[in-house]
Amino acid sequence: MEMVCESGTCRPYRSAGDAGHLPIHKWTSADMSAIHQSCLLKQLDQQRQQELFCDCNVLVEGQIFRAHRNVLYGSSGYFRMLLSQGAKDTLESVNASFDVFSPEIFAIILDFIYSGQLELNSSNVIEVMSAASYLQMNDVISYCKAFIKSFLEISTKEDDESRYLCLSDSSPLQDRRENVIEPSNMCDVSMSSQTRLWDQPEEDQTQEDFRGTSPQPSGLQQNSPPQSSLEAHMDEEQFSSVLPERRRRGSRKRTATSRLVTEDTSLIDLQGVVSHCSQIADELYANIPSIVGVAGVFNKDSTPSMRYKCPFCTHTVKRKADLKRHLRCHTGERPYPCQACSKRFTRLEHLRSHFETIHQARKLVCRKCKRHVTEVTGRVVSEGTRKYRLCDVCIQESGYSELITDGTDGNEDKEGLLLGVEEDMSENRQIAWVMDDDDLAEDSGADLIIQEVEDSDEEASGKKAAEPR
DNA sequence: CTGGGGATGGGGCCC
DNA sequence: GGGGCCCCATCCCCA
Repeated sequence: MEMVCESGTCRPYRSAGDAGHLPIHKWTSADMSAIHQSCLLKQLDQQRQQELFCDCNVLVEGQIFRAHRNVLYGSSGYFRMLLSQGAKDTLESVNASFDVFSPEIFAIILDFIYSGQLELNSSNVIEVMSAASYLQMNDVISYCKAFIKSFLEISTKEDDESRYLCLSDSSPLQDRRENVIEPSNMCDVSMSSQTRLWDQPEEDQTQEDFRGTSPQPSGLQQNSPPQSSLEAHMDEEQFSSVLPERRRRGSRKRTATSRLVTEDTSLIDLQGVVSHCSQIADELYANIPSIVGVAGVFNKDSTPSMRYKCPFCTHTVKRKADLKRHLRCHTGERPYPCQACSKRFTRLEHLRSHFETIHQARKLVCRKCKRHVTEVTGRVVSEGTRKYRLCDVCIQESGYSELITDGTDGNEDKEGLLLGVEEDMSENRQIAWVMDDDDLAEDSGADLIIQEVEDSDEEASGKKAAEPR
């Protein structure tokens, strides 16, 4: 008995139990399941294109899309809710209309629903994700996140470390760059590739980003049977919570990683990638859609309040600039590195606060006894790049005198710190963390060199000086 | 183990 | 729109 897929896309085979014939291929249940589901999906897609048995009309900004309610029901939480309400009447067509995304975006999503392929690029990914968020399609959201993340430098040390280790230990960077999703690439979100992404141990998910999983050829993957979209997707909250948390945990390994970076001769190439990533980030920010109109939010004059909705979460803000700022907590972008310790921050003010607290000992409080000190009664003590104040009493009690950073006996330590000073010295500018106590006392005396980099490399080319207020 | 405090991150909003 | 301030929540270290 010969079994042939009706869609014509699958290889014919013979059943093992067919008398007189030997099986030409050892078929596993996974193969069978994959083939069956693929054929079914193709059949449904063909029916959609021929408008056969379509029982759902979706109106998007005047354009009508015909689809099958069962398919929509199984793919979107929004449609699940919508269709559940009218579930009793199964004979009549269901209509839905949307104004919050464009027909082009919905077409991409509908194509994904019927094919498992998501046509993402850097200019539509935010809108696709917003629409997916609206339609409650977590698998699409997760894929968009991964797509975005693959273009953005995530300044977690674990990520950095693993990436640089990867770069140095095996394949040349160039080879890896070929795996980076190009903006115009069509991305296959067939369930097999999703399975690969999500089935990896958590350690590997962030390290690999999305590079190893895309683009995949469409169609079947024999070793990873497709799942339904609902089975395959990773919970959105789960996904978004993993990365920032890991970023925080990883931040304590910064010093070791900085060494790795400077020793890695492929950094120059990497900066090319990073620069490209930054351009993409800018492009993403530029394409932030004004998907707004949060229900129940009104101005004082009862007019609806227009707010910008984050495509990653449910948060809304009044201003686009605030959304851009908020997006950094999702993208992991940290454009403000501290010169003294390489720790990175999402905001300049956070960097400044960190710098003043950690490296300038601005607080006039004795770290040991917590008493208020003055420039006279307290001295700045330095431990590595970290500075804090101790009152004279605590200094004498604790024997910290050798760590004092003033001109009398802190020279040795200061020389050590000076090793970290970069070429700015030639321009008569000093990085603040080598300034002595007297300079610290004169608030604005120290030039804080704030390095705004395009992305996570520790040796950014462009430098920007800013005066601390 | 727990509570306190410092460091950090994020939101709202003003300039 | 960017910068900055204020406030609050959370994390983490340490006693």
